[in-house]
Amino acid sequence: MHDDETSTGESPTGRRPTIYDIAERLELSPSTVSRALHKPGRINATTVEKIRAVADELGYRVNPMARALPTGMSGTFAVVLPDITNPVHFELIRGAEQVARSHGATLVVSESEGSPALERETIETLQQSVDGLLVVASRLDAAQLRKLAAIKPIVAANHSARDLPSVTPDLRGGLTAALDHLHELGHRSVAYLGVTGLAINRARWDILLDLATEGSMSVVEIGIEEPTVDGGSSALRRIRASGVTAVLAYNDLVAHGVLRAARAAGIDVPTAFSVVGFDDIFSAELTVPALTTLRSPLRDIGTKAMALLADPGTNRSPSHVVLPIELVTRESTAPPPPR
Amino acid sequence: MHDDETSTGESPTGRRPTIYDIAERLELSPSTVSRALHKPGRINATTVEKIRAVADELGYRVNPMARALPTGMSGTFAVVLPDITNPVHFELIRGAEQVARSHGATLVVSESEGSPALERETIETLQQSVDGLLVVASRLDAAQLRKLAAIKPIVAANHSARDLPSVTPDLRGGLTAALDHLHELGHRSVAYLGVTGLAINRARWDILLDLATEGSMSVVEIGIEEPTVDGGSSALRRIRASGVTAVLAYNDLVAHGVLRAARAAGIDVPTAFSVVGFDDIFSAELTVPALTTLRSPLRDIGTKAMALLADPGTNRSPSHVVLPIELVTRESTAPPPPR
DNA sequence: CGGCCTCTGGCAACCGTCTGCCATTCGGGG
DNA sequence: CCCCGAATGGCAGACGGTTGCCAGAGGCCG
Repeated sequence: MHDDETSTGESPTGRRPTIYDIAERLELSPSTVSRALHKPGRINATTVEKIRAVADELGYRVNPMARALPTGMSGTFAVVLPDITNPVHFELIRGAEQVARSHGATLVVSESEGSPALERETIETLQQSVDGLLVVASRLDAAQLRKLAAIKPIVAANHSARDLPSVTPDLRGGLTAALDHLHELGHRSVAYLGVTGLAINRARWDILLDLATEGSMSVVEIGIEEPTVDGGSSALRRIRASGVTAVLAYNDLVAHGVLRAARAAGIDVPTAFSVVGFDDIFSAELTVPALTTLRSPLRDIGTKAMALLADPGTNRSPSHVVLPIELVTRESTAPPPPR
Repeated sequence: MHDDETSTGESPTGRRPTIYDIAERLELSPSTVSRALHKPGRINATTVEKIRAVADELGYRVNPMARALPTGMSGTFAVVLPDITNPVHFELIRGAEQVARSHGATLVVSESEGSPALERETIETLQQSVDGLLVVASRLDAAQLRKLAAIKPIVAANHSARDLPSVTPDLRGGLTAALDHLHELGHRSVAYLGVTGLAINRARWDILLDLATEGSMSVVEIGIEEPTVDGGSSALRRIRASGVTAVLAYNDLVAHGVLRAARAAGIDVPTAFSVVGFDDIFSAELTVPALTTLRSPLRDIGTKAMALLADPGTNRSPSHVVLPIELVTRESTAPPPPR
């Protein structure tokens, strides 16, 4: 059994080396080591060189906890979202993670399970150990978020909050594109499948109401309980009863549900009615028919939001970044049946 | 503008209260406050009561960083995985997150992008601020992991590692069920769509080789680059050329890719050949045909693995938990074409 | 009534790093 | 040759909690 030491040799003990170990070895003071490692220019170049060498040899890593105490900076950011497994959030998290990493920071992910109380509790706890929070699709109202943001910076992602910096998709633009697309195909009445009681949902519905009164498209809302596949399936009867020729779903999961229920009932989409999804999750192109959907720039939302959080932010006033939504036309939309 | 203070009133300043603030208010020493909050029984009950009250009033939260310094316990666990956006990992993360939360701990999620070097770097950095690591589908070899585990506990999830506690699905059982299912349908030759150069992949292939020599099923491997939809699509030509009547995909994404490519080429599945996926991600039942797949107990893997990490672990020897895999039969498998 | 144990609470050191301020050295300009 | 400033390094206190040890107050027992 030979000595399989790696390049960054580590101490035999389980204890990680500290700046004291380095200082002792070089007969320097810990403060010098600290500065050598993090204050470029402050310490003589050759000394820095030696310190670096020993640090490498010992496999030294700064202890983020110990550093966080005096500086108040932990090098950690948190993402708080209602549902981790929602595919919508995948890309957002990944975008955020990559930006965080590029800033040398780590990412904490926490789920609030859609409960406002738990969300608040989570945020308050996390604030102690984090430099900033990314709050996705918050269930908290603007006033509460604003108060929480007094402690540590908060950026709202995928939902707008008046006094907070936010990164949101251009709902109005997206919905306009969807409605235009349907109108061109010949549709004149659309049902919106919304999740009752969600703030984001209200925003969308308001925009749709706006657009409907402006244009020549009639719009009705069909409320569902949960933004899930099953939620979508449950709406089929009401869709058929409403007499609309097209459906705009709260998200792709819901649209999937509609597709599934229709298929089970022997109803052909898009012959009988058209379906437009929302988000363009990866499975949208895999269904039959492939889903026409509004592609939310989720990855970019994560990226921009984290950038807002991690960068000092030159301007003081909360910035509201709005990212474009793109209509992806696939097979689930077609002209309405003749009547 | 009225004073909209919440129940847990917070200090007007942005600074969070400390045990010193509580102590001062009650003319006690900080140590008493510390003990009152975390050492049940140590401090007089009525005193504890008063301290609790003030703590609530001030909205006190313990600072995990400060606590971590003397104790070495941060109340944080990390999950390190190659690809955050892989849907396979999300249920696992969620399971882990829930267990962590139930232990009052937070979860850090970090992506290694499939690079062994980056994975190692990530683990070493994280070890400074974490009580333990959950390493998912590691690209590191057993020896390296063992060494890293000397610093902070590591549990291997979804892949086995000799000297480390691990939680893995029962590959052999699952693959046997899949092969039996295909055999019953009449298939005698199967292609395995594996990702070349992945340790987990080797394990599966070895088992398949075993099973093939035992039974009356011939097996060939078709290598793909990436475990993605596109990776699966790219294999269609080779599948056709190989003459097999059934395909076992590395995961559901790959299976989706095969389905998509077949559909694009006008080839009907399962008439022309059968497809079996792996993992049962949520979209597996949404495709046409709906995917027959081996359901990995991902949620449970996350749960058990985190439990192993968070609980003291009564027994010293590394425990290896093996969870059953279930075959979910849908529409993508059928008898082979007559010949 | 004295000794001892239990119950409570305080003191102070420590965890690892950062940083304001001071001390020393050295070089250059006047 | 003196003065001053730049360069470099050290001292010590601070960050917020934890904990070993000690001390005073009672209560109990013999």
